[in-house]
Amino acid sequence: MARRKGLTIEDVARAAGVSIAAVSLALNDKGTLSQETRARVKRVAAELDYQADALARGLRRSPMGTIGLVLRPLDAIGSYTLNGVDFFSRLLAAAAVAAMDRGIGMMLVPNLLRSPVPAFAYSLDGYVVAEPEVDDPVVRRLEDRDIPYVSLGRNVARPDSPYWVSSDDEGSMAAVLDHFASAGARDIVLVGGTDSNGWNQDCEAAYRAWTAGAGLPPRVLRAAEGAGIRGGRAVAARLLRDGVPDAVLCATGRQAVGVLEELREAGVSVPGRTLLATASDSEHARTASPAISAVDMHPERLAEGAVDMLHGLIHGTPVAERVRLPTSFFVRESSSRAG
Amino acid sequence: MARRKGLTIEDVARAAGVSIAAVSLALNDKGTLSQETRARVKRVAAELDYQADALARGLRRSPMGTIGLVLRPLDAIGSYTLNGVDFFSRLLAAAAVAAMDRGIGMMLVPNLLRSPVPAFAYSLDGYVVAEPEVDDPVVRRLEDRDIPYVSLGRNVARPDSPYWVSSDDEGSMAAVLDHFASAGARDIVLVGGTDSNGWNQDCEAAYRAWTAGAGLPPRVLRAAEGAGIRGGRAVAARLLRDGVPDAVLCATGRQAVGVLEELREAGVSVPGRTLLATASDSEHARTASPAISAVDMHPERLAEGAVDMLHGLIHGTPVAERVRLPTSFFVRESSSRAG
DNA sequence: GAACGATCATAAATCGATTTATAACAGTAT
DNA sequence: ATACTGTTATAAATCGATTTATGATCGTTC
Repeated sequence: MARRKGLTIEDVARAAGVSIAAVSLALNDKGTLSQETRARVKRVAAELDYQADALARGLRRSPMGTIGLVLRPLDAIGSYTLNGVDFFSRLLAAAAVAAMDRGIGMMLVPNLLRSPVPAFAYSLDGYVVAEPEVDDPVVRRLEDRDIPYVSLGRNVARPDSPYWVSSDDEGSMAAVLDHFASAGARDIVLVGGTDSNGWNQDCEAAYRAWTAGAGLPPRVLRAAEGAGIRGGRAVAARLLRDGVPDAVLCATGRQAVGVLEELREAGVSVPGRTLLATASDSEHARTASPAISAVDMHPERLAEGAVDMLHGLIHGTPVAERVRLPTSFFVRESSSRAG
Repeated sequence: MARRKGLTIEDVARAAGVSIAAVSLALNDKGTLSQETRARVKRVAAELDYQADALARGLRRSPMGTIGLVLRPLDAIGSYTLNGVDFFSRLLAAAAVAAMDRGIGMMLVPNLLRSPVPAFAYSLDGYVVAEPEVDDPVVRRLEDRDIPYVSLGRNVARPDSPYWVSSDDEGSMAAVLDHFASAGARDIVLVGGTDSNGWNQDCEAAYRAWTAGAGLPPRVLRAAEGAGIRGGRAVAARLLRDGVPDAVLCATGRQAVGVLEELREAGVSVPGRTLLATASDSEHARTASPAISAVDMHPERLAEGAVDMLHGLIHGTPVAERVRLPTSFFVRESSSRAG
């Protein structure tokens, strides 16, 4: 690596005719310098366009002005190529933007347990951990290193921690299920994921509560997150054997697409015989034919909420706790009896 | 900030019964240590799960394993809230993922000239600069600091620099214009942006070349990128006065939506009287009614190409130069005469 | 004029690594 | 015993900042 030019504190000190200590104290408004010296140093520094080296500065444990983002579900899948998976790419972009708007940087960091970890990982000011799992080792690692973090999605790794921002999964599920019910569906299947995160847990709990309340029998099937469309097809194949339901609510858009394909190939009409929807909107869902009804969790708002909370935690200012943000349910052709 | 626990090189040295120098040399496979010592130190370090502090290390000018991303068009607009603007959020997410897949971090960095710049900005290993402008001061700043960078979109700030990755704008324009022509359009308007970047330049040049080749008169209007839908409406208002064209090709999806709205309100049928398309696909374009035909520039591929090129530049390995990547044109209702 | 307080600036230690120059040692030749 | 090689480990300088302890200067006061 070529060495960078980099103006150092020494250059400023020389130009201002003071010691490097004076420069540091002046620029950070500390110590007991005279107003005059302080002003002069600041002026000189500004003229030279001096900027303190972030690394040397961080070495003394000043905040780095940068946070990390860990996407646990993608760590689990082992692939970060997000083709057609809207939620995480929207979340990622939104988090970067939210961080930037607050004057801090944001880095996507892969599985903190895989080695080698990216060099920076443990020098960041804090983390947003998306959908941690029960006993999540990444959460443990962050706690070991005393790195502040907030969870995006309920923090099932630390049920007592109040520092999380989540979509209102109960509301989402109720919206979809009410919609199904009002179209006359009685046998409604939930297709969930297998990761032990808050989203899966809360969606299933909400589903069970709703079915119990409606006096309908719950039927839950699961497909691994990583299986994608294939997972949806496998689940649908089982449904074809066990009994075709009136409606299917899939956790992910890709599962929904798989279910759609498998059912249609077997001659089951969607939405004619079976209604279909997904709890997380995606390009897949929107461009499927028929387009699949979906819940938009508004990852942009979630990202902003999480970044705000983390920012507060890092700076020791009071923050909102256990935040649940509303979602939107978009009815599309796959669940419209009229269509 | 509470001080972090952090195992230091000293802890490892003590545990292995050697000096800190020996530890450093062993772990970096440098110097003249015996195989035995080297192995022992490595074993101890692994046992303790030691990881060298990225900052202390960077202080000595080792690569940081992190690159930056600057989105110049958004710097220009002054807002990073990317509502409905697909291209940059997809680019952002894809770049983060591409970087991560190569074991490096990626940070979104705002305008390097605005102060204060994020602390890290000048410590990063390199930059991807999206759509630099003519005489772009950010490019100059990076060069001043000897920070390697590649341009995403032709580097009009440094016409001789071969280090850029761009969409094939000539191909995109030809695809759309041929499509318009085959539907019988003769009076085809181009609506471009006002930023002086490679995309605007190349799109307009391709348009002019194509119209010249086809023996048709060029008609170019412009709307500022920041004006969004409103800018599109303003342009369309002018078209209504000056003469309604057979087809309109807008640079951005938002401009296209604005044109669509204004024309329809004036009673001009789209696609009946006037065909419409945009050179950059977006959610806006897909969900408009009628859906607007659009070019997908595949920001994911562009991001990967740029990250690869930058990675090569940083490590001094040979890289491809002046890369043009193909695009896809999706015909939708807004330009389908049959529909 | 000596002693004392205020006020202001600086020297020097420190953060945790990398890297160079040097030292310690064993083995061989003289 | 001395000198000379290699081989291997370490001491110490360095990166660019922050921060504490110290010191210098000046004006008051007795």
